[in-house]
Amino acid sequence: MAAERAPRTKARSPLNRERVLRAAIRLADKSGIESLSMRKLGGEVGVEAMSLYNHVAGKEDILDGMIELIVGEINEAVGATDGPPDDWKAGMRQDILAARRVLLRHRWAPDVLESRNNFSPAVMKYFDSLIERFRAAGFSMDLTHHALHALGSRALGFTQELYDDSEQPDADTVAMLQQMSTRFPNIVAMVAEVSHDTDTTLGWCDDQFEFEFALDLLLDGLDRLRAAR
Amino acid sequence: MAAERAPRTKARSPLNRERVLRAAIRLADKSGIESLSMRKLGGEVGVEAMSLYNHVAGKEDILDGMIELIVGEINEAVGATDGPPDDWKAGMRQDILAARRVLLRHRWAPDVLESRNNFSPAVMKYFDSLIERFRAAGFSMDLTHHALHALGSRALGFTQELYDDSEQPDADTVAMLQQMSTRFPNIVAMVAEVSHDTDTTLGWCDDQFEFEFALDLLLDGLDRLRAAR
DNA sequence: ACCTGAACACCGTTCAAGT
DNA sequence: ACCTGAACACCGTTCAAGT
Repeated sequence: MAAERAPRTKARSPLNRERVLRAAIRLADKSGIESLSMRKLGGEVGVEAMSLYNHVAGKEDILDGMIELIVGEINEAVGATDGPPDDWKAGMRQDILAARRVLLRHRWAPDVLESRNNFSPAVMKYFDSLIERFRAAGFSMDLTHHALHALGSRALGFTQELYDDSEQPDADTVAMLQQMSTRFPNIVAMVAEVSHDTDTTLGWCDDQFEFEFALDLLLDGLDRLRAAR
Repeated sequence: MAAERAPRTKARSPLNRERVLRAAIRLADKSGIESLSMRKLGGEVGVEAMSLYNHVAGKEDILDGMIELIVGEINEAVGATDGPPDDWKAGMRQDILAARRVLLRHRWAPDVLESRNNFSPAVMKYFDSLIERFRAAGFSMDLTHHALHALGSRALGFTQELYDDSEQPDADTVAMLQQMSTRFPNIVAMVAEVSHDTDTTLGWCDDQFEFEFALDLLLDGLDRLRAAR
């Protein structure tokens, strides 16, 4: 009643867990997960590093919280796309690719997901829905369980690649590779034949195509096992 | 000629790159990769941390060198098992499972492998042989390339699991999981039906079985694509 | 040629002290 | 209730100094 003057437009909302986590995600999106430190994160929200401990338990808690928010995003994206359930493969494919699109906006998330055991509600909900899908399609519990292991991180929309196009090999590596041409003729032949553009050393793999290729390979195989009872 | 007295049995061989890397592997095998620091590694070989820089370029170089030695082990194990090449699936399966047995003795190796681009000679040789196998079995270059992506880290004998049985969930996590039973009925049902032993929470997955299940799923699928030309 | 001690620029986290 | 400064116990790495 008294002092109506804009309590909504406070110059800066007070610090809380959510704001800390949002800032952590912003920082990781921008500079990579390796440059996410308590001191830098404190700077991002305008506070000393030690003050963060008033809102989160520690760095592990921050990483867990970041994942929780990202997978929350995934769950929303997945929930939005429930088409006709007549084709289980098409439906699951659609969901997994939707999850992938979210993760492509947060390149650090796969690394963090793989570095910890994921028992957060959001991740549990995602897998619970996935199991439900398999069951509805006629998969036995055993086969559903094997299917989840076979899909692995692909169930969440990502694969941890052994070779990363994004970071270019340094000069030493390039020189070594050229020297090795005679020792590894099959690799050289494959790169030569498969690479499309003029860039000869790396960046010649279409990650999205390869992801879908392997995903379809697995879904087709699983469907065959399902049909075989 | 002079002083025949045992120059072979020197009390301690002088430090060199190989001894540093062997010590690093020993330390990682024993205590995990996260406790491999320059100072501890120096202690392991009886020298201050700073002296290590006389033999290796830095920590990244040490990690690369460790991988090089481990994959060298894999190449030996794989080379030993060349049976009849009439069945490409059986041969490749045998090789990949041999690689897996080496990695199971060095549990830190998968993490390190995934954390860097692997252009070391040993890794190149491994993949060169794998490509050769695919080609000999009649795979096109394109399909070989897709096959390598589809196998991913499984080609080297490991998968990065999203859930790790080895580290037990803490009390908080267990409590939370029990609370969640009603929210995630499908997960609860799957765990209940699939778990064999009395241990209800975790450790109920047979990693080796799941690895072989997914490997066979992929190899069967690839064989079908090969036969379809 | 190899090793050392001190130092630098970072970490995550604890704690007593402020308001 | 929230924030701070100093401190602790660690990192990887550089550098001048020793032998």
